[in-house]
Amino acid sequence: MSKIKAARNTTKNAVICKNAAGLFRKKGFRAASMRELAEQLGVEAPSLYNHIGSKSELLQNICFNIADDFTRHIETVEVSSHTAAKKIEQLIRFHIKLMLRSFDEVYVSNHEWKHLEEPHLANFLNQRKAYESKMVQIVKDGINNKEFKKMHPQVTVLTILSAVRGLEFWQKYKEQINTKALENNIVQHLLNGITK
Amino acid sequence: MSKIKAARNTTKNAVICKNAAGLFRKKGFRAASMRELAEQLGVEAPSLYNHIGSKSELLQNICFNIADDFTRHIETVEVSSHTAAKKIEQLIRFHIKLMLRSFDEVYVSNHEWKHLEEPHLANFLNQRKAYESKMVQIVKDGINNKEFKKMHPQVTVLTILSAVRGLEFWQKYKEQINTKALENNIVQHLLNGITK
DNA sequence: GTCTTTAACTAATAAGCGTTAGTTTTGCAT
DNA sequence: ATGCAAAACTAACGCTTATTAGTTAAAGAC
Repeated sequence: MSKIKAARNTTKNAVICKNAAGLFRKKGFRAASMRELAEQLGVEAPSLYNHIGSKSELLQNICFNIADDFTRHIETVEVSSHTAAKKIEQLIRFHIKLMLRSFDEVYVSNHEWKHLEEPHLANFLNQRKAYESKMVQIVKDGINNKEFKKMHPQVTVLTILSAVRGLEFWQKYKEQINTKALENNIVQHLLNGITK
Repeated sequence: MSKIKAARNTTKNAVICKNAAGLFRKKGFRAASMRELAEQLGVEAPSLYNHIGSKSELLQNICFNIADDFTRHIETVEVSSHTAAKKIEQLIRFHIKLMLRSFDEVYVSNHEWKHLEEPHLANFLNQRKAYESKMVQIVKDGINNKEFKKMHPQVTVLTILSAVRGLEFWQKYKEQINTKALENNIVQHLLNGITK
């Protein structure tokens, strides 16, 4: 019937991925059907297979695109010459920025990676683990510097990541609150707390 | 063949629920099958229906048991005469305690509520919203008291909830770190920050 | 030991899933 | 206009799903 529309410099695969991210976020990967995805695009389900390999592959693309973004970012941060606090701040801000820019994709990457198939599942978890290790190292440096209080670095890192990964709520504040103010509030909170 | 074993003072329905929580956590609600659940219990799938109403009902029981626990807790906290900081501290500690005590159930309640059917979905979200509103009120009081810094109360509450709801990681630290130390680290972090 | 209830079983249903095969339509290049 | 490639279509397959019906086995009461 109709055709999948792709803007210039955008493959149709990318258009399908983008829509899949939205559907996977709303319904969850397993509950989202290819027929429903096709309907969103004004097409019959089998037509999708002219442009993609499989449903699993869509999830892989979404998860690894996001994971790679985070990996690239922390690799530039860790070699920079900022203080530990500034580094952590940059990581937090990047999480919020990416979540605001690519909400569906980041959400799916954070919540639906469980449905990746091997060996991609193992790769994804390794990539996440590497990210967390780098972040733990930054926190350890901060403690040694006396920038940070004495604390359990692993728990601290997971607390921060847990906080910024659960961002789904904040989507609705996008227009209500200035984005920069949102970011500042969270950074301030996770670095300096809320008590006076 | 064999029978579902229920200890005294435990219904078989409760045994199935407990096992369902574990399975739903590991696989996700949609990916978890009744056949697999039955197998865990050493029984054929249709036998489960002598004790439960439906798969959806299992999810409802899990989600609302947990939601009710949180609702009851915040209702005792909000009328107590503690400082705002102490109240928030108690809420955070309760989240961690419940997560450590009923990991599967809390995890499922936090991650799989999306698959509740109406009208339960709406009820669940209303209950969560009520919880968040009460917590926002506590933070607002704390700001007015000058206990807390000036900040956006809603964003602050969602940051805290996001942090404590993502607790899945910490399960593995159960034996590695003292539970009280884990709690203290997180409370300290979310109230007072990490910088010196 | 018989009766009754509880809870297991087997067999089957209807629906939905991802995906493939084979065919037709569309749209661009010549 | 003609031909070719891209991408749509319809039909169908094989599988899994939650759940129901009907029946048999087990367990407790008297």
